[in-house]
Amino acid sequence: MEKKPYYITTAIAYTSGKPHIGNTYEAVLADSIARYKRLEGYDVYFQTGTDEHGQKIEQKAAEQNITPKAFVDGVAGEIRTIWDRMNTSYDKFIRTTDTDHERQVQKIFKKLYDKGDIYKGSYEGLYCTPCESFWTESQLVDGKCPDCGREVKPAKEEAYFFRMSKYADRLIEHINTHPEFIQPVSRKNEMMNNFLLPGLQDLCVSRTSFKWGIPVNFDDRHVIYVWIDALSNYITGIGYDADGASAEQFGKFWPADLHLIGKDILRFHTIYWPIMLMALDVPLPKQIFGHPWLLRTDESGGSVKMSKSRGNVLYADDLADLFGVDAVRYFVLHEMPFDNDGAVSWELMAERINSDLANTLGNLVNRTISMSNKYFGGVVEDAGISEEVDAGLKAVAAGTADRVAEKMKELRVADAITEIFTLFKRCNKYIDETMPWALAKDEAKQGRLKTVLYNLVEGISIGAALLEPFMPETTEKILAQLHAEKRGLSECRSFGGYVSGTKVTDAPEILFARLDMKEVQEKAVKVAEAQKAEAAAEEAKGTAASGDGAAKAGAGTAADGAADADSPSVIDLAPKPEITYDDFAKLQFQVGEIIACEEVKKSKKLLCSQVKIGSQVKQIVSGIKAHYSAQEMVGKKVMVLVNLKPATLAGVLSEGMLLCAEDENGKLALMTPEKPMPAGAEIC
RNA sequence: GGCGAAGUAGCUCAGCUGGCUAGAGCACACGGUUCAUACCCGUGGUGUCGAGGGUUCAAGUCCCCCCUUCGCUACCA
Repeated sequence: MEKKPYYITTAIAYTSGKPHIGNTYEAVLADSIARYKRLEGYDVYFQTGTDEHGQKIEQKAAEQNITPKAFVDGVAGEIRTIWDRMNTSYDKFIRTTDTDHERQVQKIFKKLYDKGDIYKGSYEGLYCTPCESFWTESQLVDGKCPDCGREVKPAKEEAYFFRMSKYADRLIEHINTHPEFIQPVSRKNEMMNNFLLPGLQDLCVSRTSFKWGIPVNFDDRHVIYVWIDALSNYITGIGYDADGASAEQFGKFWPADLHLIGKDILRFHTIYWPIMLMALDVPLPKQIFGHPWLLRTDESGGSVKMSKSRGNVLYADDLADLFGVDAVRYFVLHEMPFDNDGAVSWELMAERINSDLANTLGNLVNRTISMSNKYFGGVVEDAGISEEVDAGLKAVAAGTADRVAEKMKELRVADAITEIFTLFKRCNKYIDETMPWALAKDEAKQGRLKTVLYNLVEGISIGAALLEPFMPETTEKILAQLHAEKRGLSECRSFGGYVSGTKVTDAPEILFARLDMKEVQEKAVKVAEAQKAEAAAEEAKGTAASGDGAAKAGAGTAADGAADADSPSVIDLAPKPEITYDDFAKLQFQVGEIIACEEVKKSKKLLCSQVKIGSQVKQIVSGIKAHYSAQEMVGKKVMVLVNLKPATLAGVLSEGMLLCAEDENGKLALMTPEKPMPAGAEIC
């Protein structure tokens, strides 16, 4: 019988830096599903890879004085090394710099262009620079950017756009009729309510502001922006051809069964990607699962994102060095909730490893083998002397495979693992119920003792076999120690598959050593210090990252989280068009003194200040609540853009703008005169 | 502000269409056991099921309102 195909993908990791354990989690999770599906008899194709274009990478490479290609070769290699170390069994590691991918992306772009779904933007005067967005006349609100309310300007940068709205209704219909399409379901509402139902805007799909990307082959001033480039990997990787000459493999594996991605990029995968496919007349993937994030616990027990400057980034290889690869896999797979963010720390890991892996599992295998050796020279045979107590163990052992299958059907990997460990616990209990050491003292009970040990070895064998998708090395180690044969899922559904009379190893190896919490903590401190030092060194060296919004939004791939770690000492912005002195002279800047300030109740970010400028007082609303309290604002002398057209924000009138500097993390600092100045002094 | 999710044992969470004394894992305490990696087995919670109302013979489970947290989104003049 022909095996049924199963195609699973991860997001491709952005090659701006080394991925942390949260990013690695995605690859491991996908791997466990892929391995399980193989066990179920599917012909699995598991694809992962790297997203390697974009301005951010262009800049990073420039800082290191190497070509972008050399830069991404390095990082992609590093990522692949980590994936390999974690034993991810991918069938293909695609890179967006692969020539066949690049060629197909160009073809796809051209095809969409020829079809009229991509068009060259010609919206003169309607570009909002801060939002990096183009708008149609009808989209404007009071003639201003509907996003931010600012003036829109003539666009110097032409760009290509994707007609999203054309397919919106079809997509809404599809989502409504395929409840399994977006997982978890709570995310479906977010996509519907925030994007689809209010109406989709056309998407900008090319850039001229940087060069490191796939050129538009009929207009080489443009490079193809991340969406079409990165998302296409799912089809180019299995041989899609835009001209209809797709490889056989594509016909076999597409549509994908599962796109496994981080919850942060769900929007791109559940809206833009399906629409792209519709435009290409390609079927949609069956399911998209936006998994939660693995966060870091902080000192107070709360959860925070990882960042190098905090010294709290956890890397898979550091963790694997201390705990071992399977322990790390176990932790991320077992501890991550299905739809909530999970937390990880050195201590939490050590706790789980001690209680689950060392105590429950490791010790079970060890004590069982020891007894076999002690009582029967290592030979395990079923003497056929059963008692009633055996039924409990057998029922759990033979039923575990089905329970695991049930959980895996819903991608509840953590619960599936729990089922397997329930079996191991049952084995431990069985030892207490039967008390082999007591049987050993009774000459007449030798047969019974043999059967008891056989049952134990068989129970462990079944558990070990089922554990393979999650902890492949451990499965191998256990089976090797028991000299048990590999078995398929169906052979896990009946009790008694272990070959009677087999001799187990006489030198049981410790599977997972118990960890000393103090040592773990010391190691954690060391790693944190090394990281902080490294972060400081990089800052001193002036290793800058880009503050470019394009890279931020664009990538949205797994490695993104690592990006906010860097603290550049300089920031480069995309240059705006040159202006004349007359343009400048239109702006009136003055020193303003804040004489009163209060929070705007109905908003999260806004403060409303009364600003004294000369003899008049203006009311100005600013989005700086996260950076300044209302009290500390009072008394400050700040730089004010005075002649800005008044606007209403959150229902409050604002008659100007307080100027701030902003770093790449969005941190704000008010501009204040360096020497005392009277309120109203002109800034020119 | 809009949409959504969640608030259950010290911690992490299960509890579907309402129904017997509200559960699991971890941690902790005590008891048992000794084959084993000071391990395993057993026992132990008076938890106001966020607050307050309501429907019902019966509510953690349905309705209303409030509080808190979180996610997405808008507001960053």
